[in-house]
Amino acid sequence: MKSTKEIEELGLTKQRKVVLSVIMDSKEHLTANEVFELSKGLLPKISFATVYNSLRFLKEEGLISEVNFGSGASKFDRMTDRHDHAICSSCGKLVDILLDLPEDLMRKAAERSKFKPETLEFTLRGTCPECK
Amino acid sequence: MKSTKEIEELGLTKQRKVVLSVIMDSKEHLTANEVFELSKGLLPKISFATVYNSLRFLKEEGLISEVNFGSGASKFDRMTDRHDHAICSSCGKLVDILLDLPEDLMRKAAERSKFKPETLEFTLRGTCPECK
DNA sequence: CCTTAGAATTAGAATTATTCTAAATTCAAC
DNA sequence: GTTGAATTTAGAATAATTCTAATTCTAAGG
Repeated sequence: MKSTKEIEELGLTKQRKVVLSVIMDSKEHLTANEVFELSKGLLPKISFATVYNSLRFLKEEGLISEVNFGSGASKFDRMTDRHDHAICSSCGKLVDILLDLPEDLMRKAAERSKFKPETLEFTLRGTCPECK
Repeated sequence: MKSTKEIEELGLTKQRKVVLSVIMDSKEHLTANEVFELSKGLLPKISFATVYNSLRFLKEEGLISEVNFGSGASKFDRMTDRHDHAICSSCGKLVDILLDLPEDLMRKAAERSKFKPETLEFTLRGTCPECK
């Protein structure tokens, strides 16, 4: 996670600040389209392409993250520390959870894939309380 | 995983059998479009919509799985036992790996999300050998 | 066998998601 | 202030996915 100081040093444009604040202020994971709609509330002249550009930029800078679990549009999420997801196989609801990363699991994953590891995340598939 | 007998009992149509065989025979994860192109080789008159319908059907029956890691089209994979993925944050390459599911992790995930758990999968993000 | 109803397939249109383009604007550095 | 690079804009283009309506297949009942 970047510090406030580091974020300031990026010299974000007005548009990128708006996109970032929309995501930071949201409790939900937002689709690009939802980010666009909410951003327009703050900056009516912002264009769709700028939202996409901003999302890509912010993602590359590590300020937000993109998740997609098959079916439908990507969703964007404020970047917090490492965290995991649960997704409802019935209604598609997506929630954040935090699990401890067991000792060694990342090392094993790196070993088996031959990848240089960055992060390891868990995805639980199941049925959410409303769908149960 | 379904047994051969269970699969036969589904009475798959010719088209669905072709789609399934394309995925089963592929070493790679395929996009819907790739499945369509390969299926046409076996059944030239098959339509795009049928491929999508078949993919949805086969997924619901648990014969194949869909993965998507943000950016681009979903990919379809033969359903094996529970397994995990590593994805290259540089080139997007996706590989299957198998990690042991630590004792308790699924129970904890269910506890924290309040979901009725079905599966828990890991995703390693890192840099693949070619990009290193 | 026939008929028939439901499911599946087809071709293509429609919709949704994402990226690209070219012109205008902004912004920082000289 | 001028210049050049980066960004934004509006809208077009492309890609991904779903829908529609007409046709075909299939399995069950007579």
